[in-house]
This record gives sequence, structure tokens and C-alpha cells, in this order.
Amino acid sequence: MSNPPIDLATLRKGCAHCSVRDLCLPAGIGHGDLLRLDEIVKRKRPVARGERLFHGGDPLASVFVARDGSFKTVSVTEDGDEQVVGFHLPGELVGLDALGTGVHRCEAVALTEANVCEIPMDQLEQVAAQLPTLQKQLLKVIGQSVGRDQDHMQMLVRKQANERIALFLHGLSERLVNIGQSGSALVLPMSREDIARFLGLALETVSRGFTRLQEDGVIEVSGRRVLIANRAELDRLAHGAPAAEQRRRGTHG
Amino acid sequence: MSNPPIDLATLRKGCAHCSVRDLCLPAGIGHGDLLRLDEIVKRKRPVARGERLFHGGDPLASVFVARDGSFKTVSVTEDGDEQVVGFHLPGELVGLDALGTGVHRCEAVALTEANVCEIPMDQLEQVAAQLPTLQKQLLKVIGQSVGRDQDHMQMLVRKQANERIALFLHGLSERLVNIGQSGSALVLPMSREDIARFLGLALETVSRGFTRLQEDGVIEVSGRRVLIANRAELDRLAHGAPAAEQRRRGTHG
DNA sequence: CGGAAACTTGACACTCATCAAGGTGTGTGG
DNA sequence: CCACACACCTTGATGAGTGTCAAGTTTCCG
Repeated sequence: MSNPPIDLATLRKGCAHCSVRDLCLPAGIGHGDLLRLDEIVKRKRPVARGERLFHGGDPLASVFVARDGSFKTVSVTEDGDEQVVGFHLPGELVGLDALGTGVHRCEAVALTEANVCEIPMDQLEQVAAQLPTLQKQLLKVIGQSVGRDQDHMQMLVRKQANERIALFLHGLSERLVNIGQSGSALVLPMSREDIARFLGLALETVSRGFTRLQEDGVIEVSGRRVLIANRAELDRLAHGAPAAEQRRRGTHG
Repeated sequence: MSNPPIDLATLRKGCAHCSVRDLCLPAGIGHGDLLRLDEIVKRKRPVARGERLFHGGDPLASVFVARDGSFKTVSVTEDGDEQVVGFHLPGELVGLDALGTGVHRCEAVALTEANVCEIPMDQLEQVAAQLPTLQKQLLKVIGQSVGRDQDHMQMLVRKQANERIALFLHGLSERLVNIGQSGSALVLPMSREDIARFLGLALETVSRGFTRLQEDGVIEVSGRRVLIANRAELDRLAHGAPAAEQRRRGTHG
């Protein structure tokens, strides 16, 4: 259990120097007030792949944000199979599922090694009550989380598997751009099975969908590496249009 | 456009006398503070079936709560077809979809004639900043809304249409009990088509699902009137078990 | 290098979307 | 009060899409 020096350096850095500060709770908060927030943020040592931030049934104690790395939240049914409720990139709050009842209904699992901030909920509420800009920003990031959930539903109501997959890649790419990463050369942090459980599909269907998109020249896939070769076409597919190939032949107009 | 006297009487009543006060924003707020909240709540004249509280693209001005009656929120794709994002019963906040961006991504349509409260967002934030219990309750009702969205996803990932339908009835019944209505003799405020667009199914599939549940003795259906005849069986179906009939014969153990 | 996990591909059955027609109920106007 | 129109719901037939089972292949990590 040795701490590599890089950790200590990272741990010392406050929100002011964080790469996702403009997306996260600190966004729009003045320098002085930021220190108030900084005080209650716990910067934890790296979390290993597969580790959990909380389990289903845990009482809501803190919300979490990854500075880097990503998470999935899964809800485990009594029969033991997992549903993936969401994927969380850096800057996106994790743990809001417990806001309603005070008890987590999901568990948050690290998809990669990750550095996270932990923010105790009671302290967050206290500070938010004193800093109107923080309160406003808190509502905003919660709202963004609601927006992602609705995007998720938009995928799930699509009846065609390929539409769901296209929409998934489309949205993920968009979110990666938001945090300053490439939107066309992705490395998926999650497995095909995770994607399947996120999209309500069989994992084989996801695999076939990726293959199909590659055959159609929309993406290039190599395991978890995905290159978006034809963004316009991906967008079209995501919005429910049939593949371009078919459009020319059949459904013209 | 005459105002029947019953309206005036209703309009005068504040949160303190509202039937859903324990579920809505006033929950847990002391009598004195409640008056502060009451001041910013606008109680509007009844909304007719089919009327909209806001449209997609509208800037977030207010959030709404029905005192009675129900709403759906739908997101309209560019191709013009609707997806039903949620159903909203009395006491459940409507309009939170705009929290993230400040712009509504859905539109809220009255399913029945309804009486609603309108709460201007800027004033709500101001008052919440001054009343910690209100801030806390606001987060809670938002969290409950997030929870309902996750319930919605739980339906959508189910691969069997009948599971989705069973889960839908199960959840709706539960919510009706919450607002003091019968959980076994429901009158659905929404059409089969609305349900279909909510569940990601064809409307015919929903209709057949209802028929099937009736044949199996789980419910009794007559148009929008639904009687839950065998709650245990409904719960079982909702949780992914095969129908009891089949269980005895085939999948024993 | 070996083993396990992750991913791909194939074959087949079954569910469900779709198209089409008929039935039920409700409200409006004669 | 009846008749008509319209929206809503049910039912049937059929084919396409996808889940499932079953091998294989690749990648990753120890």
C-alpha cells in the first residue's frame, strides 16, 4: 500500500485546478466561495476497476464525481441479473439515485481505475444553502443527470437494435467531446455485455450491431476501440432513418 | 368563460389544505414557512384535457404540480412521432426535464381535466435558499422523479412485452395508493397508444397484453377500467417470472 | 505461454411490429 | 331519443428482427 507521489500531487489540487471543474459542481462559482466547497470535498485514493462506491440498499451518505475514469450504475434484481442504469464519465455526479428515498437503489462500479471526489451529502446541502450559485449549479448538474436518463430512455424505446446502438455511440461521443476527449476515436470503458444490459439487448445483438455498422462504413471497430468514420451517417441512423444503402434503393423521398 | 364558484373556493385553499401536501413540496415544512411557499404558488384555473403546460423548446419558467388530474410528458422527434417520457399523477412535479439546460425538452399534456399549481422557478430557488427544509424537500421530490425515471427504464429493458405491461400496472397501482386512491380498481387516464409509446411497444401489443392478463385471471379489463384480481400473480409477472399456468407445467423449480 | 474473459459468428425458433379489418364506446347534432 | 361520426380498442395473419443456444476466435493478464 505505497502511495505513488503522483497521487499526493493530485490529491492536493483543489477544484480550481480540476480538469472537469466547468462541468462539475464548481462551475460558475467565484474563487472565494470555491474554497468553501473545496473544504468538504474528499479526494480519495484511486479506485480500482470493479470496486464499488456504494451498494444497493446503502443509505445515501455522499455523492461522487470521477475526475478521471468511468463508472456504471447497475441495479440488481432479486433474481440476480444486472441492469445497467447509467454510465458516468468524469464530471458527472454519481449517487443521485438515492435522493428520493435516502437509500441507494443502484450500485456504482468502477469500469476503469478512477480518481473520484466524494462529497458528503449533508455538508453539501449546508453549503448549498449558503451559496446560491452552488445551489443553482447543484440543481443544474442534477438536471443534466435527468437529461442523460431521458436520453437513455430515448434509446430504450427504439425498436430496432441498430438504432439503439447508433444512438448510444452518438451520445457517448458527444459526452466525450464535452470533457475534452476525441469524439471520433473512442475507447469504450465498458464491455459489450454492459452495453447490452444498458440498451436492453442481448450481448450478441450488440456485437452484431457493431459489426454491421462497420460493414456499412459508419465506424471501425477493434475490440473496445471505436472510430467514427461517417458521423453524418451515424447521426442519421441514430435518428431512425434506414441505412443509406437502403435509402437509395428503396425508401426514396 | 364563467368561473363556477367551486373554483374560487379551491383556488383560495393553500398548500396547508391540499390533499397532496405530504407528497409535494410542502411536506415537512413548518406552518410559518409554508406561508412563504404559498405566496409564490400560482393556482391556475382548471386545465382542459389535451392542453399543454409547456412545449418543447420553451425556456424553463416554472415547475408544475397537479392537485388532481394527470399529465403525460412527451418528447417529439423531428420525424414527428411522440415518445411518452413519463406520466404524472397529483403531487408529482412536472417540468424538471429543463433543469439541466434551462430549456424544456418535452411537452406536458393534460390527460384529463386537471387543477395545477405553477411555481416560478426563480422564486422557488430564492425561497429554497432561505428555507433549508424546503431545499431538502425540493431535492427529495426531484429524487423521487429520478426514481420514477429509473422505474421506467426497468420496464423498458425488459424484453418480454407482458413483463413491461405487468410492471407498468404494478407501478401505477403503487403510485395511486400513494395519493390515497384505490390500488386495485384503477381508471387509466391514458390511452393504449400512450402506454405503448411509454413502454416502447406497438399499441396492438399493449392491447393483446391486457387481454392476455385478463385471460390469465390477473386483471379484469373494460376499456380504461382495470381491476387487479390477483396482485400476487401480477407482482410475479412484473418481476420476470413466467405465468403461473406455465410454471406448474414446465419451468418447475 | 497458458488460461480465462471477452468478443464474434452461425443456426433456429419465437416474439412482436406491421398491416388490415372489425368492434365498442362516446359525444354531437338532428 | 336516435343516428351518425369519430376516436379508441380488439383481434387476426404474416414476416422480420432478435433472443437463445452453441461453437469458435481473439484479447488480455498473470
